[in-house]
Amino acid sequence: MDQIVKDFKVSCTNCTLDAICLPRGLSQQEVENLSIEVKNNILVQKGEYIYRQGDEVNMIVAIKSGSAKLVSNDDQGNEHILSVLLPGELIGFESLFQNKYNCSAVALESLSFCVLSMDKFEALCARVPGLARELLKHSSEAIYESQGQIIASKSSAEEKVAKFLISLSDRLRKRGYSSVQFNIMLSRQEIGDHLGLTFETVSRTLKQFQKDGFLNVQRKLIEIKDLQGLRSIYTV
Amino acid sequence: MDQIVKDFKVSCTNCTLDAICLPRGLSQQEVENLSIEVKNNILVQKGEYIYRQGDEVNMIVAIKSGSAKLVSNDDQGNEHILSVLLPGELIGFESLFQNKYNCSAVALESLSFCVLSMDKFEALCARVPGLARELLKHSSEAIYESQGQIIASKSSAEEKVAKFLISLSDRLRKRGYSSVQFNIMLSRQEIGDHLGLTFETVSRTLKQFQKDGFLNVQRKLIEIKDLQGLRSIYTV
DNA sequence: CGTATTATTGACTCCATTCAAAGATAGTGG
DNA sequence: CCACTATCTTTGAATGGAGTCAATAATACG
Repeated sequence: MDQIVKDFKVSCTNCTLDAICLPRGLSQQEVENLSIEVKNNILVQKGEYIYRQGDEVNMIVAIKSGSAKLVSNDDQGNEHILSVLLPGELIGFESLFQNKYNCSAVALESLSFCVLSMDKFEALCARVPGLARELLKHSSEAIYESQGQIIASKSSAEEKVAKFLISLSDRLRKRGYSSVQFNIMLSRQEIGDHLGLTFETVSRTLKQFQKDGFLNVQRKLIEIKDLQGLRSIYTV
Repeated sequence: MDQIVKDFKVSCTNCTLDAICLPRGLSQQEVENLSIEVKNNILVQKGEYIYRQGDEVNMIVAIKSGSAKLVSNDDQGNEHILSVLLPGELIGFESLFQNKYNCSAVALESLSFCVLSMDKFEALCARVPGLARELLKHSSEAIYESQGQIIASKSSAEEKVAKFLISLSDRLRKRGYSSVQFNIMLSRQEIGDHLGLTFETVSRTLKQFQKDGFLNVQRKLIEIKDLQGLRSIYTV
């Protein structure tokens, strides 16, 4: 039994996130070649860093399980949460144009991740012709997400919180989790740091949504009772 | 004489933007191979589109001269100006992960641009090994810029306007233009659409900066009189 | 020159922040 | 197991900064 577990190597070729993560869009042969270079299933605990702002850029990371936050700390002591990361999402290429990471990736709970080392990148591109194209697509998707956040930053507190919850709900559904009941792994303060609101405003807005019958909120546990209603907050 | 002008083909190999644009980081041989596939110096007038939101994604564009805006129009009729584009800047990869452009690129003045067609991309990557790497870096830089905007969106009107002016000033300097006197090719409304402010607030803030002795403002003409002072608005 | 667009300026309003205090929860050690 | 503490969350009241509405001024353009 132990032997069987031991022999079962976690790898990109048998990963259930293949439709979301880096293998997406690659041929089976390409995934196999990629898989050889990817280091899988590295474990960290809540609060631990995957990489730190200022570290040398040496890898692209894929979240395998659990969730993380991508944060930038400014010199005034504010924490800006640039994104909340779910399984299958890639990070690291926000920093590829320079040699130091410009933000930190921090586990929000027990988490495992996979690593593609950058020093093998150029060589690997030769063996996996689609790799560069797919990485560009992932990078492009990250730009698109950022642009969505810029646009969202111009809306009201209610719209921000509603969009945040629905975006989370959608992304959880895509990964096979419940889209109507989930734990937000962020504190009110962190939600505020993500949306550009104070934690008091986040608390009040969630309370209001509960009063309106859109949600049940019990601290970190969110139950979406009226997805349509919630969506209507930011739709015309 | 006409013959000489005619023979002088605009190309990446003799472009003065080689330290900023796509050739950056490529070997001379690579630039030559790239240059064959790049269509140079396409002209458009103020207000004309380089590409439109919804168009099929078929090219990556480099601004050659003049300036442009990257805009996303939402269903409520608001125009979100995602970025102001200067010579040497690349656009198009914000949309690479899908087949339709998710925003429009519009000339703010008479403008010329160069095009790398996407259908030649994969083949070109073989002949220009560094191309994928450099495109990823440019894409990464776009993510970084977006993240900067997300962080800036949480600051006050004064900080937003000051950051915007200094960022513009810095980027103009890098391209050999004056960093202390320049024309903003955007109306007050457009500056507001970019920064998430109303045009009245933009007007008032510029006025205030003039009172404080940081700027001289004559409609679109900006003269920065105290760069340090202006910078101190958002520095501790 | 006249008209349309863009920019300025003022007065008022409102939403989110700030300040403050109390309540709930998780974690620790006796 | 309970008490104790630190942390997180809720809630209230007051403040302030940017938005809104409105009127005027300046500029561009045909």
